[in-house]
Amino acid sequence: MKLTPMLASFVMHFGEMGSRWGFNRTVGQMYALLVAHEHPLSANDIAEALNISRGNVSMGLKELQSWQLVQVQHQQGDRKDYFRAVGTIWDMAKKVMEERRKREIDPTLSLLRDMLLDQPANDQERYAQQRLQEIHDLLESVTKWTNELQRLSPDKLNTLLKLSSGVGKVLDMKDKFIGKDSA
Amino acid sequence: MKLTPMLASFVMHFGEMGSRWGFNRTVGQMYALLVAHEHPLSANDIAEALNISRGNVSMGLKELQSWQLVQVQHQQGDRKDYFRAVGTIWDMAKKVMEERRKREIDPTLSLLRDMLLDQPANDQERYAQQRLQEIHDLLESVTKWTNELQRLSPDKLNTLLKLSSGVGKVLDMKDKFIGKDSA
DNA sequence: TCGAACTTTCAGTAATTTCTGAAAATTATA
DNA sequence: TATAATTTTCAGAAATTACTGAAAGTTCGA
Repeated sequence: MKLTPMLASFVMHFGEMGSRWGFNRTVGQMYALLVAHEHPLSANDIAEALNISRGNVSMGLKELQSWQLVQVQHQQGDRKDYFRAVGTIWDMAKKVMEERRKREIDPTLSLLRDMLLDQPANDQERYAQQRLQEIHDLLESVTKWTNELQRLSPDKLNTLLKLSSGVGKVLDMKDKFIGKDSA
Repeated sequence: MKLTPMLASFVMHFGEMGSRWGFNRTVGQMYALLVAHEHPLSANDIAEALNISRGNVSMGLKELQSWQLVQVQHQQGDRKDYFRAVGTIWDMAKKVMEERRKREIDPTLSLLRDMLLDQPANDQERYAQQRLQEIHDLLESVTKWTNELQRLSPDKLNTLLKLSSGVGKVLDMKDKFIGKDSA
C-alpha cells in the first residue's frame, strides 16, 4: 500500500482537518484513505499506508463505524475484515453535523434550561439570566434547523444549498407578500 | 470575586464547551464570566474568580479580543484595564461561525482546488478525484451560505431562524416567488 | 477441541496542548 | 527621569490526548 503523492497529500491534509472536525488526526487520515479508494481495504493495508500501529487502526475503525461512516465488508475466501467508506458525501456531512450538535449544543441547551428555571438570587443573576435566555433561544433555533436538515432529501438539500445568495431575496418576498406575522 | 453557584456552574460548563467551540477551556470560562456580568471586570478579577494565573488571563483576553468578542474599557481614576463582552449573542455566533470556516473549511477548499487541477495519473486517482470533487462542491456551497448569513441583518437572521418548520417553508417560498430556474 | 488467523484491549509511553509564574516590557504619574 | 502600577511574554511544568505493541480475546476450519 503505497500512496501516490496526490493521495498522500490529500490524506495528510484530512488528518490535520480531522482534528478540527471532531475526530483525531489518524481517524481523519483513515477516513480520507477509505473515501479515496474504490475498493475496500484491510486494517493492515491501512496501518501500512499510514504508518501507524495495528492497534490504533482498530480503535479508529471502531470510531468511524460508530459514526456510521465506514462499513465492514468480507471478501469470499478471506478471513480478514475489509472496510469501505459508506454513503454519499451528504451522509457524511449530516453525520458530522449531527454528532457535533450532540456534543457541542445539546448539553449546553440542557444546562441552560435548568438554569433558567432557577429563581435569580439577586440583580447580578437576574442580568445573567437574561443573557442566558438569549443564548438558549439561539441554540434552540439552531437545533431545530439542524433537525430539519437531517430530514431533507438529498435533492431538496441540494436546492437549499444552491439557494444561498437567494436567502435575502426570499425573505424580502416573504415580508412583501405574506406579511411579517406569518413567520 | 466569588461567584454564586449558578454563575459558577454556567462558567464551568462554558469552559467544557469552549474547547469544542474552538477556544480552550479557560478562554471559554473567561468569556462566560464576562457575558454574565453587566459591569466590566479587571484581569485580576478574572484570575481570582476562575482561579487561574494572571499570565493565562492575559493570553486569553488577547485571544478574545482578536475574535472581537471582548473589549477593553477604562474607568476614570483607575489605571487597570477593564474588560467586557461586546456585541449581541448574534455577533458572537457569527464570529464563531466565521472563525470556524476559516480554520475548518477554507484550507481544505484551497487544497482540493489544487488537487482537482492535476491530471489523474491512473484509474485510482481518477476515482479519487471524483470523490474530491463532491467534497469540494459541498464545502463551496457551505462557504457561500455562511457568507450570506454573515451579511444578513440580525432582524432577518431572526426571521429566518424562527420560521416554523423553516427549511421546507424557505423552499416553498422560493418556488412560489422566484421560480425553480433561478436557484 | 486445537491452533492458526485475525482483531481488540489497555497499560505504559510519546506527543501535544495548556498553564504558571517570574522576569521583561509598558504605561502613567510625579 | 525615576518609580510604581500594571500588562505581556515565554521557558519550563503540568495536564491532556493520542499511539504503540504485547497480551488477551475471538472466530473458524480441521
